[in-house]
Amino acid sequence: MNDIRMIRENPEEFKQRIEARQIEVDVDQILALDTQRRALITQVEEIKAERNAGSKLVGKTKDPAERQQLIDQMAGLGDKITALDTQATEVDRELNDILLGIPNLPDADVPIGKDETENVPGPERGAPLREFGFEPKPHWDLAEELELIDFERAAKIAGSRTYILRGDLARLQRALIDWMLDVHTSRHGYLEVQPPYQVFAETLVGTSQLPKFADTLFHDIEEDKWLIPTAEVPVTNFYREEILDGNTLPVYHVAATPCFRREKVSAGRDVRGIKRVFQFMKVELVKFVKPEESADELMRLVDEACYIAEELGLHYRLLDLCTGDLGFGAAHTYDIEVWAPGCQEWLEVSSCSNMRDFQARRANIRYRADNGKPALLHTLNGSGLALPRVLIAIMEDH
RNA sequence: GGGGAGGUGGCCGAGCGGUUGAAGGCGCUCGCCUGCUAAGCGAGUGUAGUGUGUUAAGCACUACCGAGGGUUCGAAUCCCUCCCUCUCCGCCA
Repeated sequence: MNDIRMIRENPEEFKQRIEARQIEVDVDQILALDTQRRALITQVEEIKAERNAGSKLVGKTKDPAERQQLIDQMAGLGDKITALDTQATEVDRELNDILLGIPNLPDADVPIGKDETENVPGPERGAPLREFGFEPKPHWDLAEELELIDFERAAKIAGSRTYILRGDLARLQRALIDWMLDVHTSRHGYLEVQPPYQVFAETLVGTSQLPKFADTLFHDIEEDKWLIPTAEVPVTNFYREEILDGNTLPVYHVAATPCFRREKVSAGRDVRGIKRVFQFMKVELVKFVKPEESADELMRLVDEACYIAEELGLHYRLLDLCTGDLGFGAAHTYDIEVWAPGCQEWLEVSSCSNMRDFQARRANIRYRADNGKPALLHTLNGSGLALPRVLIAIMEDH
């Protein structure tokens, strides 16, 4: 969520920066609601002060007649308060709903662009492109021939966009997860965590999947629990409503979890293979840092994720996402894409983002700043890496 | 799933309708004292919102004693609903 004070004080700047995302924001409406909200609060608080003072006096007054007179004087105050409170709550909710639906402000150094075609790719890195003396096969053909993935039986038991990893491929995934966790814990200083895979709606609001992207999530209506689309969701929310000791920052967490995604919006896209599926494993990196350090921490996060691609001998590149393609909560994002020679495309295996205080404000995650006061911290997250796509690249390459 | 206990400030723990944002203790911060440390003495020590200040300090007010409703002039205290923790029984990987 964006800071209402920043919007109030610099509405033009806010409008200009947010609209670099190719969206329209009605700043005037926000300002009007904000003004209205504050007026109502001021008004109702005055009456509350009056009531509090009056009630105190009643408590002190011993004479029954005098007492009753005071009570009579305050008749109707309660109703006024209730009415104004209700109005204030409504306006507040309306404003809040609007703010929850507005994405984060892009950083000043994010390339301006309309959509994914204007992302800025960095140089190709890692292992050199492989020379094949033949046409490399896409992984769905390879895996079927080698009996490493069983799509048919998966479809029988669980429908489309599901898969069964078999034998060496299942083993490879397990080994990769283990190794990635080891690298991030021992080489990069992360603490390994195993979070719940099903969470409250509130938790998803904190990281900004809700309220806007409910249609991409699996939801158990009976228990009102949601399956996580990424470990970012539970892990970032660990410290919700907390004030962390500034000395404990930065906090680094790494988690390997399944990720559940409905992929409704992508219906019909990438239906073959395991590139876009309803459930997949991902090793996720999450950082909680002081605001002044988040820009540097983003670059370090990118390096940490790249290290995995590098060590695996993959051919990869970095993509600086433009304003039009930036994720909802991100202020700046670098994607890591690995080359898959079989399906002949770049596969996104990681998306490393600085969320700045966007999630921290939603989830109320703070730290005790040097001046002794609580302040919002910054959160970052990135995959390190997403398993199925890494498997694709390795399979098609080797 | 059934029964019992309980959720109060950084922590422990009182309060059970009125000047209680909350006794007392611990912790922490600052000062005094002191070979050092400990002890002792004094003062201070929640979060957020609104208003007013130069978007500072400060000041005033409002809200917050698990969450949300209700009763009342007034609720941490009474009533209802929900959530969570502990515990006993049942079931179970």
